[in-house]
Amino acid sequence: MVTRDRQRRVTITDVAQHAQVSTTAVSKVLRNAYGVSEAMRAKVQAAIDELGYRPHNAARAMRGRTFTIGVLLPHIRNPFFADILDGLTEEISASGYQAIMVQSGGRDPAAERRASDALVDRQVDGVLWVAPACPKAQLEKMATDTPTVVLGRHDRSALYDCVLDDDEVGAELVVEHLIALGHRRIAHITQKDTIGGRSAALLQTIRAATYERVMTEHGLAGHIAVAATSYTEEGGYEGARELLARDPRPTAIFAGADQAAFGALAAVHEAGLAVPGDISVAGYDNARMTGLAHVALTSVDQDGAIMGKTAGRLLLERIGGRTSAVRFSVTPTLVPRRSTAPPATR
Amino acid sequence: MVTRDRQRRVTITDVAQHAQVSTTAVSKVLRNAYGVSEAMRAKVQAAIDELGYRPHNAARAMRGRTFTIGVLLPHIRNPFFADILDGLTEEISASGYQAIMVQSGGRDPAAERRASDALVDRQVDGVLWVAPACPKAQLEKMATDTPTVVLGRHDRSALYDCVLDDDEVGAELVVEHLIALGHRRIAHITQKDTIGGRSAALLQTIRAATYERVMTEHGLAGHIAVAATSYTEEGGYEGARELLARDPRPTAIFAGADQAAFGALAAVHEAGLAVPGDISVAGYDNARMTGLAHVALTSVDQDGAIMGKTAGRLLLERIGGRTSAVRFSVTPTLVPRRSTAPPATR
DNA sequence: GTTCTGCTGGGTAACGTTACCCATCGCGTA
DNA sequence: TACGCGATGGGTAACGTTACCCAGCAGAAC
Repeated sequence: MVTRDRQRRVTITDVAQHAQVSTTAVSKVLRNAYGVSEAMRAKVQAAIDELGYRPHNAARAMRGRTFTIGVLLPHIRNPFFADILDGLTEEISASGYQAIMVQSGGRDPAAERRASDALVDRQVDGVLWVAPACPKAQLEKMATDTPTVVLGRHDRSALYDCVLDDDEVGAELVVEHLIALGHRRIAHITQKDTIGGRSAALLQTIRAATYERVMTEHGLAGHIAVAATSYTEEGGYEGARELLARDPRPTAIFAGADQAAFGALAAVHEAGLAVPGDISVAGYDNARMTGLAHVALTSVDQDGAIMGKTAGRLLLERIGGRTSAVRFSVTPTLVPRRSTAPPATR
Repeated sequence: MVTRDRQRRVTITDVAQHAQVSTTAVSKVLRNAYGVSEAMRAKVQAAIDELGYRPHNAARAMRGRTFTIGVLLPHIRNPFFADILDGLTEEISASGYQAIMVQSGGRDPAAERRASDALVDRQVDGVLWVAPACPKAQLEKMATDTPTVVLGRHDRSALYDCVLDDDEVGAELVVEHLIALGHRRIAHITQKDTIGGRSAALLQTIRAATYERVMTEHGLAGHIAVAATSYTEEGGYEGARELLARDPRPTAIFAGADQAAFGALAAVHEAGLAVPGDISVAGYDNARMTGLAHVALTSVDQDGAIMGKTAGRLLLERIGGRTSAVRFSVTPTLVPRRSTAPPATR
C-alpha cells in the first residue's frame, strides 16, 4: 500500500470547530434531522461552504446511509439501458443520491452473483436490478438486506417493487402487425434462459410465448419458428442465419430486442436479401435515438426513461420506509417504421 | 431511516472467534500480509468459508483500501465504451478488484465534476477516466488524491497514466482512404469542445485538425467543411443535415465517431440519398459487433478491449506503488466496409 | 412560584477494519 | 550460558460519522 501524501481531508469535526458548534449539530444539519434552528443551519452551512467540506462516504456507510444507489445492468451495450439510467438519474439526483453501475455479466450466473454481492458489500442504500437472470430466491435475499426494485421481470414478490412493461401486449402488437401486413411465415428470435427450465417470469419467455399464442390463434401454428440465441447483435445475427437457412424461409422476423434485430438485419443483408422487400424485421425496446438509425426499424416502444424514473421514485420511497410492494407496469406501443412491409409473394 | 431487521452480518470478529485466533490474524490473512504461517492461513480460511464471511467494504475504506476501481464514462450509449469496460474487467477481476461505473454526463462540466467527486468520496482505490472533457488541472487534482489513468486524451502529465490511440494516424487513414477513392468534397463531423478554446489535448480536436491538414496537403483546403455537433447519433444526424444542405454538397462524410456516423446515415437516408452510391460515410471506433451492423460502416479500429485491459494493468501498478507516469498508445487501423466507395461523378 | 412541556444543542459509544507496535518463542551464534 | 534475531501472533487506537440519550432553557400552565 502506498502512503500517498494526500492532505488530510476536511471532516465534520473541522466544520464543527470552524462554526463553533458540536459535531452532532453539523451531522444534524447534513442529514436534515429534527432539532436544528434556522440560525444553526445557516451557521453550519456557511462553515461547510467555506471549508469545502464533503461527507466521507465510507464513514457514513459505517453508521448511516451512503446516499448511493446501485444499478445492476446485464451489460452496457444496449442503449435501452441508457434510457433507464437517464430516467433514474434525473429522479434521484435532486435528493443527493448518486447512482453507481455494475455490470452483472448478462447470462453468467456466477458473474451476476459477484456483481450483486459487490453492491451489498459497498453498502448501497438501494438497488435497481435490471433484467435479472437469477432465481427469484436470490432477488428476495437481496431485498431483505437492501431496498430493491426489479426492472423487467414478471414474478411478484412482497419484498421488492417491480417496474416492467406489458410484454404480452408488446409482443402481440408486433405479431398482429406482421400478420395484418399479410405475413404468415413469421419467425422469432429469443434469448435462451439460464435459469433451469423456462421461467415464466422472464420477459423473453413472455415475448416468445405470446408470439406462439398469437400465431396459433391465427391458425399459423405450423409456421412457428423460433431461434433461441440471445438479445444481442451477435445473437440476432446467428438466430437470423439459422432461420434464413430453413426452407421455406420466413418472410418476417420478430426479434425480441432491437439489438438482436440489428444483428438479424446484418444476416439478412449478408444473405443478399432486401429489407423489407424480401423480408420484414421488427424489434423491441425502441431506445431513444434508435428511430434515427438509418434502418428505421419497426419496434415496440416501452419508454425506458419513464421506467427508470419510476424505479428511482420507488427506490427512494422504499429507502424512506415503505415496506409494501408496488408494481408499476407501462403499456407499450407499436412504432411501425420502414423495416416492415407486406411480403412480396402471398 | 428504516430500521431493517437485517441479521447482523458476519464480521472479522466472528471469524476470529470461530477460528480461535485474533482479529488481527484474520485481517492479515485477508490482506495477504506478512507474518502469517501456513497453518494459520488454512485455519482462518476454513473459518471464512464456513461462516461465509465477506469483508465489509465501508469499514475497509475507513482504514485501508476498498478494492474498488471507479470508471468515469461520458455516457453508456457508445458500445466502444463497453469494449473498454470489458477489457478492464478482465484484467482486474483476478486481483479481487471490482469496477463501478459512473456517468460523467458527457459534455456538462458540472455533471462531470459531480461524478468525479462521487468516486473520490466513495474512496475508490483508482480511477479510469474515459474521455474527460474537463481542464487538465482537474485531472491532476484527481490524480494527486487517487491513482488515475486517463483514456483518450493527449495531454501529458507526470501525475497520471495515459492510454490512447494515435488519433492523428487514424484520422489520416480515413481521409486518405476517401481521397484515394476519388472524393474531393469530403466533410467532417466533430464534437464541440466544452473547455474554453480548442484544446489540442482532446481527441476530437486532433481528428478534426488532422482532417484539415490532410485535406490541405492534397490541395483540397477549399473543400474543407466541418459540422461541430457531438459524437452521438443525434449529433451525427444534425451535423449531416447541416452538411447536406450546403451547395455543392459533399460526396463523403467522415464522422469522428461511429455513433455520429450512424446518425449521419439516418440523415443521408432521410434526404433520399444512397450510401455509398450518392455519398460515402466513414466513422471511428469500430466497437466489437459494429461490423455486424447491416450498414457495414467503414471505420477506424482502435481495439477498445486492449485499451481497457492496459488501463487496468496500469491502474493496478499505480495502486501498487508506481509513481512514474506511463503513456500507452495503440496504432489504429482502417477497416474499409461497404459504406465507402468511389463517388458517382468525378 | 412551581411544574411541565417542547425545543435545541451536545456528549458519547459504537460501526468493522487495519496500521502500528509489542510480546513471545525457538533457534542459531558468540 | 547468554544473547540476538527472525518469525509469528495479538492488543489497541484510530478512521469519520451517526443514533441514542441527556441537559439546559424558555415559555406556558397550574
